Amino acid sequence: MPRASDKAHTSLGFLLSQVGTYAARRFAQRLATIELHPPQFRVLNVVDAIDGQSQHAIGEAIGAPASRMVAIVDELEERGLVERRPHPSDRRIRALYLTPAGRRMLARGRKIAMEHEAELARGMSAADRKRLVGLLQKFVDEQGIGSGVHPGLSEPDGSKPG
Amino acid sequence: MPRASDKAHTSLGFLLSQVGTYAARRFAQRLATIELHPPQFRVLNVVDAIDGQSQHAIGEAIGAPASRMVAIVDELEERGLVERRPHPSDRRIRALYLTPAGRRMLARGRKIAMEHEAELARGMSAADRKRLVGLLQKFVDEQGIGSGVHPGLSEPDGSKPG
DNA sequence: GTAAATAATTAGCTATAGAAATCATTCGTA
DNA sequence: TACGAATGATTTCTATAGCTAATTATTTAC
Repeated sequence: MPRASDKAHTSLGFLLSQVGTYAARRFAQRLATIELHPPQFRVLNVVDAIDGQSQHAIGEAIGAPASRMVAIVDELEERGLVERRPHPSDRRIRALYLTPAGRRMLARGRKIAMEHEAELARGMSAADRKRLVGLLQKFVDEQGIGSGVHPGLSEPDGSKPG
Repeated sequence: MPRASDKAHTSLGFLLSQVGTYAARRFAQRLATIELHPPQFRVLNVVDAIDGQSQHAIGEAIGAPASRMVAIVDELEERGLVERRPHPSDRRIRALYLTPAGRRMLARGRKIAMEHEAELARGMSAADRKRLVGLLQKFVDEQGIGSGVHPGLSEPDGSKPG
């Protein structure tokens, strides 16, 4: 019973998709232990970085449409991790703030991210890790997957050529 | 309006997820020009490699559960790209074969995969490309994302730590 | 010859995403 | 200052994609 993945894939596209999907999935699994979805974790991070921002701004930062933000923030708020407060000068805006519980949850998430990071670097020399990061960063620059774009929201499909 | 992606991410996890998702998405976009979904393309490839196989076997090869296979093959068959034939000795099995049209479609898909590959390698020296592929392959080995596992089907979410 | 396993299929459920419509509010500008 | 355009949050609707479980037919094991 042959598998597509049995071929020695020298294909960059295949490897990147395969490895990237794996990394994303592992991280989501890990985050699930504290009942956090990756988008929720991202929201906590962004709110922590600058609080008092509108949902819209945060959605832009993490690449989620405003309509998605509602449900994400709803749950975070229900769990007492963030607060929606009225914006002092613009009554349309729901400014988001971390609660103390939110800050604690974020800290736990970051610990998990570090563990994840360690797992991914497992068996890799520091030099190789650095090389890999460098190459990936160059790739990001070259392909223009930088700030303005948010390429990592959902795959249309876990596609791996070849 | 700061973006999560504005930080200089030295995080391997973030980079891998980001880049992998980008690669997968781009490839899906390209394939869409010939109205093929990545799983369909994978099926064509596997059927081409060994024809007469059961849907189940092919599903294993590409990491799709049997129930998913039905719809995938349904469409390929409706479009005249593959044929379901009775297996000579096992009447439970629907053996799959490429039609001439299927072979032509596969060729077009492979051309697209090559273009995709070229795009990803754009601006990268041959040496860097080789280095990157080598590092990713080592990663795959080390993390055990090889044959038996099929990690790249669907992300629970496009997760990117940090 | 009966029970367990296997192949294909169907049905039901969940999660995600995105588009569009709605409502309130603010901003630009004449 | 009034009016139209733009913006923020929300709701609703649609589509997709995947999984699990149940179903049916057939084969294999004992």
